[in-house]
Amino acid sequence: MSKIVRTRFAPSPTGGLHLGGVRTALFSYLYAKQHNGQFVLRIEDTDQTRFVEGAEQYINDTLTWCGIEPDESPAKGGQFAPYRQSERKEMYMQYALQLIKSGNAYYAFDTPEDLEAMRNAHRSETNPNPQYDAKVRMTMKNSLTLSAQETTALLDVNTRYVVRIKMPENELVTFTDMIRHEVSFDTNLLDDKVLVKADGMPTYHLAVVVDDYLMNITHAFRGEEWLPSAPIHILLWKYLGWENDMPNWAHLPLILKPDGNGKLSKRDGERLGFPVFAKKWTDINGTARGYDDIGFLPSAFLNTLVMLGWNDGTDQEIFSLAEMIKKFDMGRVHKGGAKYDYEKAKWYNQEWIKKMDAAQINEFVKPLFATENIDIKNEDYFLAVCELVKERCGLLPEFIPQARYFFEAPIAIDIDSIKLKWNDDKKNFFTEFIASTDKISDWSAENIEEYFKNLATEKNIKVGELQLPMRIMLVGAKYGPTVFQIASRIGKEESKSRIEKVLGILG
RNA sequence: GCCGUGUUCGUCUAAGGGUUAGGACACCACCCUUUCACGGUGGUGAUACGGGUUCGAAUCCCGUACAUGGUACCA
Repeated sequence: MSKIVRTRFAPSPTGGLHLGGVRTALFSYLYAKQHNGQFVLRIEDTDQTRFVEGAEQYINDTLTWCGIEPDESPAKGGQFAPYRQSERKEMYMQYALQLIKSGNAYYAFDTPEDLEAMRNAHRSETNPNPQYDAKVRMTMKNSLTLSAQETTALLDVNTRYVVRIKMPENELVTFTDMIRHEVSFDTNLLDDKVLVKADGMPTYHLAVVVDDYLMNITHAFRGEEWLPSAPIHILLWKYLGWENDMPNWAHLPLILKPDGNGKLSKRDGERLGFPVFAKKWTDINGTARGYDDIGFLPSAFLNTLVMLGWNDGTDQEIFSLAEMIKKFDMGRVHKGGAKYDYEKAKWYNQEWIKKMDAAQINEFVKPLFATENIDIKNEDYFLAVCELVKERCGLLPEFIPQARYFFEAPIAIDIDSIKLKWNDDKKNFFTEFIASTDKISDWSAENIEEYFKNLATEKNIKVGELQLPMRIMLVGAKYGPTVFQIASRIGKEESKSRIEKVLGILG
């Protein structure tokens, strides 16, 4: 009896997919999967003037990177194909006609100049944005003011027209939102929105209703910016006679700029120093960085997004995609917008890096090493190194400095850090240390440490005094895991060689 | 302007009439470590304001302020 849950993500291919868009996709995906339903990707390309080459591919790539693949999409196909609205153009007109026939829509022949004139005539201090509504529609050039013959005549000679919804007067449109509960609007305040544009394309308003119906969508989630136009959609569902099939709505809270106010936008990323796009986006205006290329794990990116406006009621903050599917609850999604916090996002990334084992991180880190031309000797060694340094990495590229010295001797040596306290005793210590390493049969961290400490005691030097020089010799700088672990990893000969080299520099 | 939606530490949030208003990020201090992280302990820090309702309000109601979205032949 209950229908199969079908959600859709319906972006416009106008550029990179922004944080908010991905979150909408994520919530739609989670809801569908939680109910063993289907998640559909539909491309809303009804505005041909805003079409951007490559944007659709980018959307696919983003969902793939995030691991939230649609069950049906333009690329994948499906039983409700096509999934690109431009390819569904012919399907919309019949519904527009149906609306005209039932008296809920009409032809309008007004030119842009006519509209401008109307707005100028009505514009005032208290009405800065005059609408095409019940108050003025009878003064305009449309099938309501023209006779049937006149209308037909205009249509016959291919006069440019649009189809507008005839907004009823004195009605209260009420609907239930999964997040906001009951919401209502007074139709007297709504205008006669265009349903079909002069180029024959439907506007979002018509297309979203027709497609959600035709594609059996049961739950429609979108950003809060759509809330004010929801009554138009509700009315359309009713006028088209599909009221019983109307999806459940949820208008998601907005993701806001971390500083000032307002919706997060592309510009903000550049200004505030963090990406707003999931993946790197390049167009004629240049390249905008994405979470993928600054070194985020998809799991961390998703985790960041899901916590923006939702929580499971406990203190848990780290959720895998599988856990999100299990625990997500639209009823617990916040009503208010959330300011985006990049610092917190980085924290999620670090948590995920720590959580994942080396074998899992491997696939993300390895390409980075390839780009740096760092020769990964062998897989096991590489994995062991990743495991050793991962807790020091908040962003994937940090693996490069944190792990590089395990593969090649450091070029830059921070001599200044040890120079001041350098003396003959230390020099003798290290000289003897490298000369006697044969006494350490098994070159393990424990054995090296034991021998190193014994030798220090023998020489009457504090072990601590020697660890920093040792670190500088092996790493070149003041960071990394325990020196003995590093020495053990890079091997006896390499350790000796690095110590020797710095001894030479110190003289 | 009008309409919609919102408002708990700087930020993300918990608390659905009774809690010393909890957690996390960030920040500060200390501990661990003679590196850098991780980890641990502690600290600073919030119910926008004003009225109600109630024995009792962050929580319910009204008003104000502020924020945010919409007000296109864009989505």
